[in-house]
Amino acid sequence: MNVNLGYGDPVSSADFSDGSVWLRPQRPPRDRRLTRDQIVDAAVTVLDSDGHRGLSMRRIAADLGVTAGSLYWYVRTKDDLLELALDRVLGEVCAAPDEPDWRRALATLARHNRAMLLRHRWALSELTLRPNLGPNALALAERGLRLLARAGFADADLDAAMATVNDHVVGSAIAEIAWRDTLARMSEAGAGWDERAAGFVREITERHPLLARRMAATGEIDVERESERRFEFALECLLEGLAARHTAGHGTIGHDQR
Amino acid sequence: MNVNLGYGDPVSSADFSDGSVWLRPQRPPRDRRLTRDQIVDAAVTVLDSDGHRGLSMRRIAADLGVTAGSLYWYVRTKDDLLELALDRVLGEVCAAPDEPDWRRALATLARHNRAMLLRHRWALSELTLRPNLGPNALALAERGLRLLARAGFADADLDAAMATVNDHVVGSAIAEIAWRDTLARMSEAGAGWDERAAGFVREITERHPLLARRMAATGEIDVERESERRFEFALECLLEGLAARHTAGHGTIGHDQR
DNA sequence: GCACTCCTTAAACAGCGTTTAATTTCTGAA
DNA sequence: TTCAGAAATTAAACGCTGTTTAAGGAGTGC
Repeated sequence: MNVNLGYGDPVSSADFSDGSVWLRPQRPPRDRRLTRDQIVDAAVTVLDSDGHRGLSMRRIAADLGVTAGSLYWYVRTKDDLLELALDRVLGEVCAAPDEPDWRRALATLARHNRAMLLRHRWALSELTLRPNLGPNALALAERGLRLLARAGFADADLDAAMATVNDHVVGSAIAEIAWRDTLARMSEAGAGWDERAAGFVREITERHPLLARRMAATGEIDVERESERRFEFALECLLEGLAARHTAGHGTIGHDQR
Repeated sequence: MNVNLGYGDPVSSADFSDGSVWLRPQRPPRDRRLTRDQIVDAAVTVLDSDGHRGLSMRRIAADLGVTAGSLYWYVRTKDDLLELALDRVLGEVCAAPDEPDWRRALATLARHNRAMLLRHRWALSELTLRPNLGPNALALAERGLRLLARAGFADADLDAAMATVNDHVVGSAIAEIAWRDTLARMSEAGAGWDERAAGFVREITERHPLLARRMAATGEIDVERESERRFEFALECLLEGLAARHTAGHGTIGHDQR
C-alpha cells in the first residue's frame, strides 16, 4: 500500500532491526516544521541543564512548540533520541587537533574526550547503557586506530591500545563526577547534618580511621586540580606501558602479562 | 504528635537531608512481614535477571506477595532502594582475600571488583548516577587505603593510587559490557541485517577502513579472553607506574607529570 | 477489653513513553 | 484552479510508572 520504498510505515517497521537508530534509514524530508537535528538539539539542551530526570518527550516537544506525539514522526523511540544525542556530543571530541607524535596525539584525544564527558554529565550514564554506533563514534574510533597504526602498532594491538586509554578516560570521569556530586550533596545537607548523620559520621571515624583522615582533609583539596592530576598520572602510566610494548615487539599487548 | 523520636513520620521527614539513604536512620523494628534486607534481595534478583528496565516497585512488591505502597514503609524512594542494592553487591567484593604484597593485593581487589561488575551489569549504570556512601563501599575504600598506607605510600597519595586502579576497573568493565552488547545486538538483527543496514555497512568499509578490518576479524576473537587480557595489561601498566612513584619518593603522584 | 502504635492495603494522582485516528498542511498533477 | 493524496501535526487515549493518601487490620501493653 505504501509506494515509498525508502522506509516502512512507522508501525510495521517497528518489528525489525531494533538494534540501533543508525541501522535504520531516516525519513526523506519534505516540508517540515521540525528536523531531527532540532529535536536532538533540544534534547541535548534539556539534558545539559536538567539531566536525565528532566528529559521527557513532552518537555522536548513543548520546548519546540509542538505536541509530544509529533516527535515520533522523526524518531522511533526515546532511546533512539538518546542514542542520537550521545553521538551529537561525541562530535565535540572530533575537534581535538592532530599531532605528529602518537603519544601526544593519544593524550590530546583523551583530554578532549574527558572534557566532553565532564561538560555533559549525562553522557556517561548513556555510555553505560547502550552500545554506540553513531557516525561520530565510528569516526573517532577510526581516527584512533589510524593514529596507532601509523605509529607502528601491530594490527592485533590497535583496539587494545585504544581501549586502554579510553577506559581510563571513562573511568576517571565517572569517579570525578561522583566525587563532585558527593561533596555537593554533603554541603547541601548543611545545617541538619550533624544531628541526623551523627551516627554515620561516628561510625566512619571509629571504624574507618584512614578514610576519616582523608575526609577531614577534604576542605584543603581543590577537586578539579586533583582530579586532573590523577587523570594525567594514570594517562602517563598507560602511555608508558603502551610505548614499552610498542618498542618491544608486535602483537604482544597483554600476552606476556600475568 | 509523634512521640517516636528515632525518625520523623514518613511525610514530614521527606524535606530534610535527602542526601543518601545512609544518612537517614532506619526505622526501629517490631513485628514485620517484611525486612529491608528482603526488599533489597528481591530488587537485586530482579535487576540481575531483567535489568534496570524490569525493576518497578510493583514488581518487587508482587514478588514478595505484598502491595507496592507497603515498600514505602521500609524505603523512602526507589532511589534509596537502588542505593541499597548497589551497596549490597559491593559487599561481594569484600570476599577478595588479603595478600602481603601490595601490588598483588591491589590486583586481586581489582579483579574481584571487575568480576562483580560483570556479574551485575546494572551496577555500573548505578555507579554513574549516584555517589555511594554505603557501608560496604566505605569498608572497601578503607581497606584499599590501609593496604597502600602499609606499603609506605604517602598520605597525600593514598586516594590517588586507589582511584587510579578503581577507575580502570570501572572503565574497562563498561567497555567490555558495551562490546558484548553490541555483538549480541548484531547477531540478534540476524537475517534482515544485510538489506536494511546495507548503507551503514558500506559507509563503514568505505570511510573507515581500519575499523572495517578490525570488525571483520570479530569472528575470530574470544571477547572474554581478549577483554581479560586488556584488563590485565592496563592493570600492570598502572601498578608499574604506582610502584615507580612509590619508590621515587613521597607525595609525588601526578606532580611531576605534564 | 481498651488504647495505641505498627504495618498493610486499596485507591487515587500526576506523570511517563507510546499509539491511534482524525485533521490540518502542503505538493504535484489535471 | 482545483483537487486527490501524501506528509506532518494534533488531541486523546492506553497502560505503565513512582508516590501519596486515608482507611483498616494486627499486634502489644495496660
